Amino acid sequence: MPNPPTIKEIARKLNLSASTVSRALHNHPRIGLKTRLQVQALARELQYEPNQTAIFFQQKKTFTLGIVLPELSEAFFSAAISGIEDTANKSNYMVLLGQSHDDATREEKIVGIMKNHRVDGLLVSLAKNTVNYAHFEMLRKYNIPVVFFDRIPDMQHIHYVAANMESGTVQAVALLLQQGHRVIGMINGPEKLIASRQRTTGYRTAMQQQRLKYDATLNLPTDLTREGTRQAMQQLLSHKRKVTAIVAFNDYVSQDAVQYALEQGLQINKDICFVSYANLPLSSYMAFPPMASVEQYPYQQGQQATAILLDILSGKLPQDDYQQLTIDSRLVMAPGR
Amino acid sequence: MPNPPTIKEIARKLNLSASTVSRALHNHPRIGLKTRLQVQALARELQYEPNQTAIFFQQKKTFTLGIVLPELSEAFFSAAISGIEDTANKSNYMVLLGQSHDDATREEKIVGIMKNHRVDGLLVSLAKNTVNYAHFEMLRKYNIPVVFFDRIPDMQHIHYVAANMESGTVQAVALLLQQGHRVIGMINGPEKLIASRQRTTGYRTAMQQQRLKYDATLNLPTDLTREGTRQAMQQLLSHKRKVTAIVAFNDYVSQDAVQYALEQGLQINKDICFVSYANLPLSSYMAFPPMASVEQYPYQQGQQATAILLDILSGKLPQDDYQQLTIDSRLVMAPGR
DNA sequence: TTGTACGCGTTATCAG
DNA sequence: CTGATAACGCGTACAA
Repeated sequence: MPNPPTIKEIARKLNLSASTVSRALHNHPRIGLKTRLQVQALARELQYEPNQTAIFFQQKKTFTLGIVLPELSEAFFSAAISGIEDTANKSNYMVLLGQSHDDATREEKIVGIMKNHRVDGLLVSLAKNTVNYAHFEMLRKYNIPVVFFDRIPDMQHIHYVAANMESGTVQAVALLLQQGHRVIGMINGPEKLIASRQRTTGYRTAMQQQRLKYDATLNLPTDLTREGTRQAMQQLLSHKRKVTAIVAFNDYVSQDAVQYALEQGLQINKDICFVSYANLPLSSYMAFPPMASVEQYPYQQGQQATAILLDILSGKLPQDDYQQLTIDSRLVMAPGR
Repeated sequence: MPNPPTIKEIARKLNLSASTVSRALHNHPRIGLKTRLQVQALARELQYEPNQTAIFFQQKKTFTLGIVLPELSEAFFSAAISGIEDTANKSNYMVLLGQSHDDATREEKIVGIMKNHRVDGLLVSLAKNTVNYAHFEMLRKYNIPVVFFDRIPDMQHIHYVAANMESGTVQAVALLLQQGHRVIGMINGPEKLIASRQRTTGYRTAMQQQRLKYDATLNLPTDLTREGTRQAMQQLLSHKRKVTAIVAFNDYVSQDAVQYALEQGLQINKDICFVSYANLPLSSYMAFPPMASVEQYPYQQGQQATAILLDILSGKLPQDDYQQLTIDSRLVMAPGR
């Protein structure tokens, strides 16, 4: 009998019924003190552990959350998952992982498998090229709640947590203005992304706050490829007004932009300054870290998204009371070198 | 009936027995063609999906692997987990995640929970301060196989995959010698770590291959803290022989060492060269990337460890045929800037 | 070719 | 206070 002991086994050895044992182990009030102690003693002796798979099955609940995200090797997501895990663990939930590697097909498959594994809920950050949301709609039928975070779909009735890029952008541009920059370029993302539009809004707002005119030709949408960045840089550097500072869409874009500037013989932080949005750990090992960076609080996003999901699962929050939570991004200065 | 359809339901609607339906769905050979098609048609129509939790329970198998590792925000581990996931997914296994955050207590708890969740097997990379292995020994009783990777325990009868630091170290030192360096410092780790001893052996070997004398005073063990690194640097820079190159234990150590050198007014790659072992993505955004880096193949380690575990689970490999696999590390040149 | 019966481990309901 | 029984969904040995 290398098989783990069961409740039945204990019952048999004690000439009790399985139900009594079960109750005794749960400290059910109306169980005789001595039977209870007896049972618990034997349980300890046999090193009894309840068979979770049986419980999951019986309770139709697995205490497992499915996490679907693009890439753990992106620092943003590995931070986010820690927030998720920590929050989930506190409520005795475990975490089932699936990386989409930014592939919509793979994402779809993962969601399907997780549904079959009967995860209690899902936390999702979309793959870049996900355009079809059928696999998420489908989950409603199975009563599996989903909370999206960071990369959220363009849908109405969903729960989500995401960073609001506007606040950080306002602060970023304001900082540059305060430092005397007047012609500020922005390498932005695709216009269909909310995050791009928020950056634009932030940019305008900061300018207006200083009663300065917003110049749309300085705010360039790109496809976020390296080539796109280089073209944008070329355009900005040959702008009729002399651009002295640049807000880059993210750290990867920033790196490419910096490199282009260097190739053009510009001196970073002298001829031209960069501000970016944090993806990479903004630490001492970056060659030319942006002078400041807009923090998006991945750990907190993970935490909050999980908290919402857990509230739904515990019934504290009705499924259809859609939580749409926005975390204000914030400008953080680079530590001096 | 928002409840998902079951095999019984299909049976009832078709006036069949549940077992027939079950068999039909599995394409059991001796089921009438037309019943089979009938069943499969209705199953599709009802969007039947087998209840995995029931299957898990019944088969005593969850098709889930538990992953216990210190920190996903370390690039090494996020790469490793991709190897794990990809390999696991190919065999229809899912991945249950637990980060120990380098805390032995937490590691222990995670292992316990995963055992209760009846994971089929475990992939583990130890927390730094794990000294007690009882929670792993315990798993034998439950017949849950464990494969360790990278940070492996000092135990006899275990499966593991780990990088061998010797090969890469030989190559690193050989490179430096070839470039004319004669006095090479090594900032090593605690002597009780296998990985430190392998570095020492590699260093000696490379020297001997060139018929050069190995000078132990150039190979300094440290505790891998920043302060430890700085002390080692101080010692090396004031060595009676002039140190012109340094092999650092890892990228974090390397960063600290470089910083110290800069503070001393040295020029990197001119007065002094660095070679390191890859933790950080060796890309263009490092300020002073080592000129070369010893690659430890995290993705492959994850792959191989998972492959071994799956072989054990499928019975291809006997539990007690202990696989102890070593992946040779290899020197990789830094891309030109 | 199909049906019956059973078991997996646990909890809940109902009875005593 | 405790026991018997059913139920969760599925697969499978045994019957027919």
